[in-house]
Amino acid sequence: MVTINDIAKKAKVSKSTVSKVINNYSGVGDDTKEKVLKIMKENNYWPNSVARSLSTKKSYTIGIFGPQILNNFFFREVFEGIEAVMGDKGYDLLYFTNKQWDESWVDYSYKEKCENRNVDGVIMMGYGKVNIAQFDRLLKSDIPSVFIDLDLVGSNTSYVTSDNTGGARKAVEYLAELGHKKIAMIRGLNGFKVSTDRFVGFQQAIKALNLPYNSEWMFDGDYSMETGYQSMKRILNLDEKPTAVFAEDLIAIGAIKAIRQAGLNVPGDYSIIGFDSIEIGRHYHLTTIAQDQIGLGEAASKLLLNIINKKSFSPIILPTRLIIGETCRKV
Amino acid sequence: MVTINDIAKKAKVSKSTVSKVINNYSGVGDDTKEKVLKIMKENNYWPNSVARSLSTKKSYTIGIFGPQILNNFFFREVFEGIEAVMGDKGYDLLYFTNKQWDESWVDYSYKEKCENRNVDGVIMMGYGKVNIAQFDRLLKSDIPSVFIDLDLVGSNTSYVTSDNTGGARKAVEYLAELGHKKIAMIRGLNGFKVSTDRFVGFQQAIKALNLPYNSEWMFDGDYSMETGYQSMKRILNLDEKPTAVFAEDLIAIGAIKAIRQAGLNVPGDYSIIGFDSIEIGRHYHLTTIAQDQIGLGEAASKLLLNIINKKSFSPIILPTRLIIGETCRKV
DNA sequence: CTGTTAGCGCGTTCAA
DNA sequence: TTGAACGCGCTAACAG
Repeated sequence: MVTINDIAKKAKVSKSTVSKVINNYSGVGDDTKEKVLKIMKENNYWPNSVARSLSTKKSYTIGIFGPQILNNFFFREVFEGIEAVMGDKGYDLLYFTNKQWDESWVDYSYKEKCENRNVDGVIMMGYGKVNIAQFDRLLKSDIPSVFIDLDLVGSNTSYVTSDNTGGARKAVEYLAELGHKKIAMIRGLNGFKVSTDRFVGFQQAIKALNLPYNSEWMFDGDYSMETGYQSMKRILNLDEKPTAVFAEDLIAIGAIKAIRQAGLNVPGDYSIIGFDSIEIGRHYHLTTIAQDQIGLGEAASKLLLNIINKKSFSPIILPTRLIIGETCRKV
Repeated sequence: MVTINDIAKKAKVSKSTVSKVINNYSGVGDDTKEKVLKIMKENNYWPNSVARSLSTKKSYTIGIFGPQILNNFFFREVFEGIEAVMGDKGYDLLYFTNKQWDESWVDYSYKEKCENRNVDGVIMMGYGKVNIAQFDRLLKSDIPSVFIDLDLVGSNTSYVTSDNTGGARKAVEYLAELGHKKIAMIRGLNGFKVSTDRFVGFQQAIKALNLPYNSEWMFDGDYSMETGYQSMKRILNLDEKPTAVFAEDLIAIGAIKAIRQAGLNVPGDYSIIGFDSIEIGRHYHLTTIAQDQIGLGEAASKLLLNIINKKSFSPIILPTRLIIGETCRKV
């Protein structure tokens, strides 16, 4: 590896002069500057980020934490947005693997992991309310952090999320427009802000539109097709059945499977509306409330950059929009 | 941030003693060791990886390069396998964003990026033959590297891939068993090893089984539904039509769409067999040749660790297997 | 068994 | 305009 010393030697200047050239500081003669640049180029020299980070405390690295980032369709797209914005600004992404947390002698935590790697900031995704206590030290530290879909704020912390409440209202309103009155909802994990918000929006709309609310039509589970499948099977056995179901995309697809397996069809017998707009949903022509996943990643990145650069910042709520597919019908 | 000096001061020992404790070296008295450990724990101390990396040249970081890693269903699962193995061994993953490559003064390349970040090794995925020239300096360097689906080898380089040739043969053999004789193939990108290998396997099987080969039944494009859709539309217009189509999953799905749009059905009118077994394919009950994506990631990781640890290593070819869905029928 | 010293590659005073 | 000296946090000889 060619270092700043090699360059200094070859250019017959001191390394601090080379450093000034690297950082484009003033106070270097034009001719020496040119000479140094030439040598750097000839030797394919690039200053070592690690050493640089050690002395400047700035690494041009953004940490990413998340227990389910990669095996999740949703976050895959969020990641795409992060990569675009951060890459553009010259940052690389450090994905923290979920290795053993409790090392021998220390209560090792997010904060320490970030300090350990000198990341300039961190994006947290895939966490729910149950995890909040774990973030205590991180939030109290001066490490810039942005949460996705978890409303945590602090002097160096903010969050981005979609307008889940409004989106859920939109779903119910659309079903109501089509003439549906009896609407079921299958929720994802309870401890997650997105689920709660959507449930709130659902109830708001039910009340505002004077639709019947029946606790038998409310289900929860996790964010999986299985949850949708099992819940729908129970719906199919109810005495008083709903005519429409609102659920997150993956869950909605599970519900569709249960309906078809029972010899019924969508939207003939049941109207189904999703939430998320993950790619798989499009293969089912799912009517859904779309979030802007890539936009979430981009917004989180820009927000984090603002925190890092000491600019003003506040939480960002992205709008949702209705995508009409083929799984809802007029009744 | 609490440093080794803070600990040394509080424990009233020198920092080299602390260092020895950290690294669990021998030559430290039991009582001092215990005292130091206690202080470390009390202060939530964890040695800074960046500083450590600077002096040891070992960062416990694996670099990941790939132009299309995240916006690709296939590599998402490979990444999962990498995360599992590397996380288990205490490595974090540095995802290099694709920012501007040609900086002002240097022909900045993979090798320099790796040196720059002191990564212990690098996994390259999503590259084709067209990119090989770019890897020249990386291959000549002493940076351990493993390629996925690109057969590059060297003193510190190896690769993993699936048995694409054998898998393609398997696909043709299965179709032949079902009585198909006229088999079309729609290939993904030409410059990629996987496509070439599968084409070779396809031709081998055609020849071995004495099936007709018709250049009108051969198509190529990119790895997209659109390619499958357009190619299939052309197939539907041929005078002499095949009865079965072999194509990578996403392409196969596009072909299915074209068939259905023409008012025909699968497998009634055409049998379709895929390759990859991406999650979306399962929603179409696609018969396909499955690769083990997570296994690819795991194998790449283990291989890379072997190179890093100076153990013996050689390329790994993972087997494929036939998954029978509902898109092929006897004729 | 413990501490002193030097050095990893770079940025940053502060003199010259 | 330039360079010597020091420090970032840590490891690695080497003495004591």
